[in-house]
Order: sequence, then C-alpha cells, then structure tokens
Amino acid sequence: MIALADCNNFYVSCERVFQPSLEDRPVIVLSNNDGCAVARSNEAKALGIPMGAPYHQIKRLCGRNGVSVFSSNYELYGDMSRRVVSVLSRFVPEMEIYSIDESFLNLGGFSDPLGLSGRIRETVRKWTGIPISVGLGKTKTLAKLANRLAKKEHAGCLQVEAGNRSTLGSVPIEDVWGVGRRLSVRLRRLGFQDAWAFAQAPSSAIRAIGGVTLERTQRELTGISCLAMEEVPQPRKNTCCSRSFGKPVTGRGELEEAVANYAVRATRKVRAEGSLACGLQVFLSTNRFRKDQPQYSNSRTISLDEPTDDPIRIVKNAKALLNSIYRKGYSYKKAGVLLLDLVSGGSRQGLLFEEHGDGRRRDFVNALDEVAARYGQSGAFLAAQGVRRSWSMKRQSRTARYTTCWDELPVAS
DNA sequence: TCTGGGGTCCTAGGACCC
DNA sequence: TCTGGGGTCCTAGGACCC
Repeated sequence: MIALADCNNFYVSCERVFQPSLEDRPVIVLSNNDGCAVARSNEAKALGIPMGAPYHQIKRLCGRNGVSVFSSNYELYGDMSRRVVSVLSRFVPEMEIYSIDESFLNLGGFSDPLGLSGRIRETVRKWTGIPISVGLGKTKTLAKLANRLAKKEHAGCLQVEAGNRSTLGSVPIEDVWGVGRRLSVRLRRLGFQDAWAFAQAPSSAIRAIGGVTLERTQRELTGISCLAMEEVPQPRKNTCCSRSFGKPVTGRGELEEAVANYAVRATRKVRAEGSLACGLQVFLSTNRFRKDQPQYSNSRTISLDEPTDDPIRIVKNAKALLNSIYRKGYSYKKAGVLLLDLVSGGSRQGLLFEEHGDGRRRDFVNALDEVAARYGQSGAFLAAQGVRRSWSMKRQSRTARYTTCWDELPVAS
C-alpha cells in the first residue's frame, strides 16, 4: 500500500502558520516577479481565481474581495517542507520526497494503513501547523487519485481500490496524474472521459496516443505498479537558473550582469551537490506576450573541455555565449543559464592536458560561497554580477524568513 | 504596464558508421 | 529503369509534473 501525503495549498498554509489571522480568508501567493498566482487558499479558489492566473488580470478582483496577496518566500517554504518531511519520516521506514509539498510513503506491512494515515495527518498539523491530506492506493497513480478526492471531502484521508468503478468513474480524465491538457483532449475525443473509462480502454489505443508513458499510467490505474518508489533521490542531470526581469532590458551590459548572476547561482547548486558540469547553455528571449514588439529568442550550448564547478570559468563562458546570441535593438524579458550533463565529482573524467589543481582558486571560491551563505548575496560577489542590478525581479510583498534568518524571527508582543 | 521557475522522460529524425 | 540494410548517437521538440 502506498500513501501520498500532500500539503494543502502549501505556500498559503506556510504563510498562515505565522499569520493566523489569515485563516478562513482568501489568500494567494504569487510566482517569481509577482507574476502569477501559484497557490490559493480554498476561499481564493471559491472566488474563481484559477491556478496560474496572471496577477495583473486578477488584481482588481483581489482588491474588491480583500484577498491577501504575497510574493513567494522560498526560504520559508523550503524550511517548512523539511519540517513536514521530518515528521513523516518518524512514522514510516521508506518514503520518497516527490516535491516541495508531496511525499510518497510505503505503508506495506502496516496492518491499518488508513488509521495510521489519520494519525500522521494529525501529528503533522500539530507539530508544524501545516494541514495535509493523505491518499492511499496500491500504486502511486491510485494514491494520487485518492489524494485528490481526500482533499475535497472524506476528512482528508481516503483509500481507493483499482476495481472501484464508481470512484474512478467520478474522476475526470484530465485529473488523472500523467494526463495533461493535450492528452486529455485526445482521450476525450475517443470517448475516454474519466479514469474508469481510461483504465478499461484497449492498451494498444492508449499506447498509440501517448506512448509507453501513458500506457504505464493506465496500468497503474488498474493496480499494476509501473512507477517504483525512489527512496534515494537520483542525482540531477541538469540544472537551470533563469528569471524574468523586473523591467524590460535592452543593454548588453545589464544582460551580462544578469547572466553572470544566474551562472553563479546555478554553479552554487551544482557545487552543493558535489557535481561537475560538462555542458553549458545560455538563452535569452523577449516578452512573448507583447505582440506589438519585435520578438527574438535564442540559445547556444557548448560542451566544456573539462567538467567543472568553478563559477569564474562558468561566468566567463556564459558571457561569451550570451554575446554570441545577443542582438541589439530588442527589449529582453528573460534570460537563463543551464548547466548540462552533470557528473559526480568523484567520477570526474580528466582531460589529457589538464591544468592540475589550482588550490588558490578553490580556496577563493569556497570563501566566496561561505561569505554569501553568511551575509547573503550582497556579502561577496564577482564584479561581473554587477552592483545596481536594475533588472532584478519584482517581489513587493514577501513576508519575513521567519525560520531561517536570525534578524527575521517572529516576535511575540 | 503587468503573464514563474525548475525539472523529467520519450520520440522522431538526421548524421554518421560499416 | 534499376540505387541496401542495420545500427548508434545526438538533438530538438513535445508531453508531463510540481
């Protein structure tokens, strides 16, 4: 038996823990750059605010209805997520952290999985303040489906059997995990409107529509497990850092600064995991929503002659790539840096004519990381990253980093 | 005016090889 | 007129997820 523990409206719930007055009121949390609504309280959902709604389109609706609006506070959400996971892990020997707000738990061998799920739910709420729902099923896809239903009713916990025609029949096809917008349109056209009809369909038809991936989803719904639990997280293969700009950017200099910053951040992630990058990609683009402006987007990729985690080298290469795709006269909205084909530091393949260990460079980079960790991004940075950073993203209503920053601890008065 | 960021996997098609 | 067969590797693009 597999359980999916999923935090309800996670980012909103995190904000509510530190501002209890937000309970029972409409609340939304915005994406980076205060762009879209990415988390909504039930009250905000009831107002008709869809997932991913651009904020400028719902701003007036929010004003009229007294919706509390927050910029995203990823430091807080990341820390709250770790707390939830630590509670979950006390109950089960095997679990897979699937995302910032979801974990699969292996409840095989427990005599009363549903009862246990209820206790887990209560404990997480009590110890972290975060409300969760738990769905149970024989496979991950069934657990996921059960979780959806548990959220709406069933007191937050529900178990679903593969053969339950009325339950599966009540789930629209687009709500099945692994069936997105495109595939659901095609499946509906063929008459597979709900999870039950989809599960009963001839597998050859399903394979023709969505390949082996969709066929796996179908089998999972019939109770045949195709997606294993991954208790040990697989090392990342690529990593990316990109942001849209707070204002349109036209100058090469500003773009270079932005790209240098993204390169440093991406490299820091890779270093933290003990990996090295073998490839590097830089991309940039104008605002695709502005039909009245000339559009341009481009990217360029190189393979590095030696796997590296050296931010100075990455920044240098990234700037060169940027300059090879930069075109004057456009109003840019977004740029990003990808580090590709990551390999673990241990299995590093040396170069025939490698320059061996520059110890001073290594010490310097470590010091840079340490200072940045202690005093924040502005504590120490490369000159290429710029000082004014006029392009940086909007984040007008972020709450304090209550749990990770000494200066921002909540104060009781 | 204003529209997120970070991932994974699969497939088709082209380049290239013998 | 008639122009092989079988394989690998890489990349771009499409689909999905949170």
